[in-house]
Amino acid sequence: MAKIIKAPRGTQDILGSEVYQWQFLEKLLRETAALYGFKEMRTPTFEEMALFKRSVGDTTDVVQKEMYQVQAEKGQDLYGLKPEGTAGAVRAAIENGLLKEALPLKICYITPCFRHERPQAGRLREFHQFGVEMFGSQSPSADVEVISIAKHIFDLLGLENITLSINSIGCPTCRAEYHKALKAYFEQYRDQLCGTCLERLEKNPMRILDCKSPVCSEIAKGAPVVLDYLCDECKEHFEGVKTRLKALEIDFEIDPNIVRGLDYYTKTVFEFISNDLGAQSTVCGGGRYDGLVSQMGGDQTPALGFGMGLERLLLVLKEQGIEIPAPEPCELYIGSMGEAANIKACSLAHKLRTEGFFVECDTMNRSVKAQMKYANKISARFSMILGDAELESGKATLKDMAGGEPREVSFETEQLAQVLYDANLAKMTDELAEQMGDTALADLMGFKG
RNA sequence: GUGGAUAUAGCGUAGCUGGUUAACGCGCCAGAUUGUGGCUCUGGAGAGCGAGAGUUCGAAUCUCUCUAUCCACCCCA
Repeated sequence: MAKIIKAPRGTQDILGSEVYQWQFLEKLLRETAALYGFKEMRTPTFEEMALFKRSVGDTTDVVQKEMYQVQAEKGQDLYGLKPEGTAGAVRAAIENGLLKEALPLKICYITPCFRHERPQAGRLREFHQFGVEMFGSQSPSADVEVISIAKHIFDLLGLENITLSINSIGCPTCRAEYHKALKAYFEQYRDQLCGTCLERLEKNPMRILDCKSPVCSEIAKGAPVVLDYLCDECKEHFEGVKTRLKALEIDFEIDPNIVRGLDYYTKTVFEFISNDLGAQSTVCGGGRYDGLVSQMGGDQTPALGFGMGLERLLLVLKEQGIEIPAPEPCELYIGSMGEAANIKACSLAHKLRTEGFFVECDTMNRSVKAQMKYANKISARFSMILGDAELESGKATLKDMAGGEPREVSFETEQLAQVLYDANLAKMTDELAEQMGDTALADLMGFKG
């Protein structure tokens, strides 16, 4: 036996037993975004490294130590597998002239992302992000529109205990002031800070606020707060965001310690956090990046967006016991005995499938008993066995696997199709009744009649 | 990159202080009167115990190395 090759570390096979959850989620995501006018965009899985260096940031951990780099041919520029979705989206928007059209431009995407990190609960090397990006508006109403999409999605899924934290990290001018103040503050504790924080002190003092080490976080408590250093414009913008969030009745808390690790963020930054997730508790994170488009070579265009981790979302759903409806099982299993009957069964199945029914027939050459067992295992709604007798009479016994009365049917396609159709109708009515309650359904029927 | 835990059939587990053909549940296959599932019963296939080395008369059980997985740091969705 040849050695079995395993999936790369930190990657996952999404199998039949769970793909339907992904499909359900992806559909809900796209449809919800569409309600807000966000159109899906698909961009390449890999881009030039330079793109990520310029957008995400040359000094960020993500670019510096977590990227998968690929070299197609010797001497060519390096490519990188996308570690997040914004960079590619911004590039595509500029390259295709989308920002010259009527603004705002609203786009969304579902994409795999790659980061070479140590895998952990809620953290994979290949993971999937749903993201939205909105270009052209500097109004706080854009911030709130984007935030409300995420909130809307959580509500639709029935998730609880997802808290929204927001902060403003200001524009480049007020942030410069803040950096100065922060640096001055932390300088006093130079000898107590951890090694990484000492580096941060030079490169990006804001990151010290995020440090989990007990000493640093204790020191950070007394540090100056960004919000006190915002310029008038940024302050006003932040106020605008807050009042609008309140108007939409979206609960939030202000967390001055939210510092996104991607360089492009400005002004509003936010996170949706779930405590059902373990250490990686952010389900959705995003913010404004007013400088990014011009930095990437486009016209100065304010913009913002968020990324949402799909596997984390699925984890929270699971943790909260929220079940995604499983797909409908097979409607009819057509068993057969003997060559002639098998051929008939196959052609019958084929015809019914072209009519849109989910039908299965025997392809394993098994005994009738085994075929019935199989029909039961796949939760087929009806089953029917074809043999010489049936071929001769043109009739077969249609068995209701759930225990209803078996009945004799001609296996002409139309008749079978009619039976399956009726069964579906009956089932839908039942489900509707269950959903609405008997009285409501009675009312509806009464109203119709 | 750092730390801790774990690693036994397809899946989930048992295997006490080392001792004959590694056990159980689920799943899979086949039977319980001939062409019909679900419940029950019976039988069967399937791992040589993550990989490699060592200690020992003898190791899934002890030691070492490696690898992988999980969790945490870090980072972030």
